[in-house]
Amino acid sequence: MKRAVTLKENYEFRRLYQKGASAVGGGMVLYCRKNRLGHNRLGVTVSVKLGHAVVRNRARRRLREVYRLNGDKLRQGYDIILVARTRTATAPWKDLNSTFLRLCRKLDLLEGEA
RNA sequence: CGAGGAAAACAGACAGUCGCGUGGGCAGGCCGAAAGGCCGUCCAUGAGGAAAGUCCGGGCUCCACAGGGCAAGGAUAACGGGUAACGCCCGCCGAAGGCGACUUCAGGAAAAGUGCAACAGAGAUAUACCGCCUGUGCGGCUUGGCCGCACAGGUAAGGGUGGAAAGGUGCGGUAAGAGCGCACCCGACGGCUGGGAACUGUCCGUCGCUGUAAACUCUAUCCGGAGCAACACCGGUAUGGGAGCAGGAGGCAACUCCAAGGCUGGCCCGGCCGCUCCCGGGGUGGCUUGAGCGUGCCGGCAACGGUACGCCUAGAUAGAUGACUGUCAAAUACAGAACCCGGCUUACAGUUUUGCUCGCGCC
Repeated sequence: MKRAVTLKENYEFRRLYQKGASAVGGGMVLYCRKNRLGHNRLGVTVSVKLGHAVVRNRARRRLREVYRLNGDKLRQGYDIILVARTRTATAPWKDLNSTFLRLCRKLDLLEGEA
């Protein structure tokens, strides 16, 4: 993955919330849906309910990082949305990483696994 | 050494591996006719003391306006200075607190007018309830006087109420009393002294006035409105978002279930396109060199000013600083620029420095 291709428009987010598959795990929620673009797109949602700007920034950066480090393991051609929860900013990094992989496996997003 | 109070600085550092924004470089790669774009790589740089709250003061932009005045509304309130300006800062005065260093302050006017002051209390700019005193009348008695009652008058010393009773204490004075007189004290005003001024005082004179303006009000000074989503340009381009476009079945109905414009397609996803209504966008500039920062010297008690030299220090646009490992005793606080400055307010773990006050000990 070179530069991260991101979802920006509000309608794209709403389409995923309504029609995409989802999985919930400690510290995050993952939505995904095929997009037929041949590559993946990432959207990150951090609600103001999580806290002030510093907390929100930290949650968003950690979710982007976990996607960046594991992006090459994923099947291509999906839109993915990560939604932050309160624990996203405070949970240990290893827990966050394993949670992301577990959610991807649940939604059959990992490359090379059936 | 202990306790206290003031001012200032910092806001994890270093190393390594991945990763991001911005700017610049490259006989580099790909695309393109070109302008250029994308990628790679290297270098530089990349959040705060409050970036926060959006409470004041400005710059900048547009709108209104000939100039000026009046009214309304709002803000401020000792004095002197600083500043682009301020409701900010410094100095100083006054008041309150502290042994002290020092801290705190909604600090103009109640001789313009209106209002309010509950309850208590006899009376709240004004009063005679009790008491005290004088006189007259009547009565009594232990009869040169005393006591009781009634009436007329004097009295704010005493009692009681209250936040406050109209200066306080003492002496004189008086029928009893009263600033009525005197001494000291307190307060207000005027003079004089000192000070640049607010103000001040072992001085002089006059006076003794209820509180409340965070009640209306009056006085003095200041204030046109909206904000970078401002505004300017690119061009009349590119073309976005939302809802509807289909009905059928069950049921009296509310409602429930299935299905839901056209094309591609076996189906899902995805893509493209048409009609009606509604809502509106895109790109670039503004955007960081500025009442700038650092150091030295000069002036000033200080805020600050002057001068010389040096420095360039984020400009994103769904929004860049993150992850992991190691070392340091620990670093886990409050918290993220969004046009830019000067302040105020609020939040805050921990560390360091400077000078100061009080107490104890030693020389």
